[in-house]
Amino acid sequence: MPSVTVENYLKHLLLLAEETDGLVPMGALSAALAVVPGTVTTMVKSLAADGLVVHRPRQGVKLTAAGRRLALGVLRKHRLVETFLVQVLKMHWSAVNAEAEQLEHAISDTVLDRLDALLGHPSTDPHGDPIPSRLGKLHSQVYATLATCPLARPVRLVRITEQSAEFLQFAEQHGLLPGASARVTDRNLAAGLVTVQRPRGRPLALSLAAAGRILVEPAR
Amino acid sequence: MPSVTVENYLKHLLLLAEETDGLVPMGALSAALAVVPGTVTTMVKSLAADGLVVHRPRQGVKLTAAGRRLALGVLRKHRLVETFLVQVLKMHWSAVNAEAEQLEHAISDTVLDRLDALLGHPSTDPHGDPIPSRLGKLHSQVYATLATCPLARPVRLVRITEQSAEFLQFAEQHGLLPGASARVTDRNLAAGLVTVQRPRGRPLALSLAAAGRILVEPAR
DNA sequence: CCCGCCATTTTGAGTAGTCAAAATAATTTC
DNA sequence: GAAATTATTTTGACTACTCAAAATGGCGGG
Ligand SMILES: [Mn+2]
Ligand SMILES: [Mn+2]
Ligand SMILES: [Mn+2]
Ligand SMILES: [Mn+2]
Repeated sequence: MPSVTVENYLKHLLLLAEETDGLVPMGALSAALAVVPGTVTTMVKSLAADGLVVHRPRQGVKLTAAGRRLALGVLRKHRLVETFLVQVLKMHWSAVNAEAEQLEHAISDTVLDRLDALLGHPSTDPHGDPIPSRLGKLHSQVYATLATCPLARPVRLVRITEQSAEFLQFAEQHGLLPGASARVTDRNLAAGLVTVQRPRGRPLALSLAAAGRILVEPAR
Repeated sequence: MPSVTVENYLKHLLLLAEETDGLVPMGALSAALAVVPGTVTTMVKSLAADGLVVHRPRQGVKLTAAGRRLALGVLRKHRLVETFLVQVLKMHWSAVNAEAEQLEHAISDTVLDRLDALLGHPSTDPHGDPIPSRLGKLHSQVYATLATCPLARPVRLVRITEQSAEFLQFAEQHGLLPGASARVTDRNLAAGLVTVQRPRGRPLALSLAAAGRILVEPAR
């Protein structure tokens, strides 16, 4: 059975692959795992020896089919646990990522199935992140973000791709939750600033970086 | 924060202390943890250096106050998780020990408190094992067992102190659950056999060892 | 074409936990 | 009161991970 360390390497690799498509640079993985680059090189070589990743020296890493399968399993656990923590235990959505980071390695497949059933087989977690199916299918659509969507048009928030508790608390404070509707009234590339209008709310200023973490679809 | 290994050493030490009172022999710990005796000696010395246990060479180990505090925390997690798995996820009581063995190390105190509240602050787990309080109080009464209780008198089962899935399945099969009532009709020390009568059931033969794992109190 | 910068890899070393097998104590047994 | 048996400890070695710091390689600018 893969160790906690291996599971974390694979899961982060899967997450990074979503935004990096192609090879994930060693530095990115090193940053995501909060480990020095030399450690990543060593570990990646050993993962490659186990057939879980492909390593192109000086270029990057990517998951093999086997590695991806494992990673999807861990991600499924992570997101179902988050959903459970919010829906059943009524925890705040800004706290559950940290908890799930541990629990994802301790939950058996049997427990996971029960949890899944209890929650009614949800397709997304509290942040709008898609939950991989039991068979390892990941429904990850490409969405616009508050940084890229058309101006003035009403949009519905579908997903917040940013785990930090501070950001999530800030977002909730201003009603920026999955399902909420909004409208980008102004976007100033030079200043790196986006202005968002919420129904019955003051205009809200966001950095371009922050806006890029909020995925949206056209409303209605 | 203590590692998973340390938590397991301490928890098992606490459990063994209940039956061994005084010093727990190294061999007992070694058997409980499924680790070679030399490993236990090494680890115990390092636990002793951290002030979590007292080691009397060639005699045994026992928890210090600090070690006991930690162990009680782990045990509380274990038993609350078991209760959750049975009551909320409807798992079988014979399967939950193994699951809790992992989860006890991954659950934070915040999640534990929520779980505790959700379950209505239970005082015992599905096996009748007492759940340590948040402050580390363990309500562990001394009970008679089917191997020691008076003959012919009706008793109520309060606790099954045996984790093995096979035993628990067998017990349930014959209605030997916490809360059930029964009567010991015969006890043959020579043959090491106990005969138990359940209301509306055939007489059931148990080994003395098995009977000793079933704790009872006088009915009514 | 060469220089320097930056990412990556190597090297050397350390921690935590484990086992196998030999050495040592403590208890029984005779 | 030895000798034999059994429990415990020591020793030496190994795996999995990690870091610090030095070496290396690939570019991009000149
Ligand atoms: Mn994790
Ligand atoms: Mn999430
Ligand atoms: Mn455990
Ligand atoms: Mn129990």
